[in-house]
Amino acid sequence: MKLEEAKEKYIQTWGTLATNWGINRTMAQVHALLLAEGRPLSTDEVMEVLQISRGNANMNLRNLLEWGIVRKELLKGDRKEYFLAERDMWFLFKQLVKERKKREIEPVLNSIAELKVVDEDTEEAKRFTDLMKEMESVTGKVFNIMDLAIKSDDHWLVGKITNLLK
Amino acid sequence: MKLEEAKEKYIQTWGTLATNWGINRTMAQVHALLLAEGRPLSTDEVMEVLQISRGNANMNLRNLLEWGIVRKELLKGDRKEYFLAERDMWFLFKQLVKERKKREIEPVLNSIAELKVVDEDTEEAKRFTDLMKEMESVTGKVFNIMDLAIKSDDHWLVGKITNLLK
DNA sequence: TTTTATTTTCAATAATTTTTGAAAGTTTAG
DNA sequence: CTAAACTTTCAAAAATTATTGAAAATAAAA
Repeated sequence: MKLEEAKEKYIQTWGTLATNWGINRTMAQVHALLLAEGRPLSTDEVMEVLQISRGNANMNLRNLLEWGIVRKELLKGDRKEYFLAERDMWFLFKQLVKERKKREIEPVLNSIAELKVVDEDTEEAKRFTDLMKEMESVTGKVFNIMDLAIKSDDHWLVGKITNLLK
Repeated sequence: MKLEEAKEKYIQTWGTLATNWGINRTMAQVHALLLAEGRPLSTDEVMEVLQISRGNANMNLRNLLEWGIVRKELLKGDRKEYFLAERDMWFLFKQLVKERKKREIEPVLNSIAELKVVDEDTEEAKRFTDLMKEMESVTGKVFNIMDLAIKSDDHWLVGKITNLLK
């Protein structure tokens, strides 16, 4: 396969996969484009290549910055902002874990904390409370593991676990 | 908080959280309802409590069966199908990991496999291929860990990792 | 078999999410 | 300061996804 073909396919595929992932298609395409190009692109270039509006490009670039997987680059002698995707895959992995922990795990822990305090002394109430407690325990462990994965240097944790596999 | 209030809050909260999760709101609510009740419910009961249509209830119950986190229960002397949520939180966790691996990780590995074969001998092509290879390696490791988590008995893996935390 | 109960399908509709594009806002240069 | 370059916002429109409800299909009972 030729490089240009592969890049294009990568951008398209990523956009499609992103939907199974709960991520917006265009955001994934912008990220894939920046990653495939490997050089800082301006909003105009992103708009041009992906054929999207300025508002859309701006919005998704902001979002990628928020996810911490794209950074702003200022080229001297140019007033435009340029954007560059973080190319270190371990870094990318850690950022994704970090964001998903924040968006998917933390809110669950917060809401369970409220729900486990049922003050009724019936068999059914006890079963419900126990369920919430078990859920909290499992979620808490997942939280800790994600936290460790994020905070440990490089891919230490994954290395450790990979060793368990042998 | 009273039990009925907690149940209702749980169902609502779960539905809301599910959207950050890439899961349909009603599906999460149906699951929460079955889990909170802890007894087999018929399609009609689900429709009644959540105020949703028959088609919707049917569709989401099918989906939960596919995810393997709800099972069908047949009550003797009754032609209706009843549905019961799996109450073991470790089992639930493993099923969720299993499905997300299938939906989010496997397709990524498949598409990278196609993309890493760029037959062009330029600096840029090499950078792209290297990127794909690194991506494949990271994703592959994540795949293996998820696989181990799914296949290991009970919460062996999580226990092991939790020990690393101490 | 026919009847009745139950489940599934699916086209139409509704709700939600994403995208557009132009106007407003901001920053830098002169 | 003013003008030009650039970025952000946001209401309206488009696209996508979820829901309804009634008809079709299926399964069990009579």
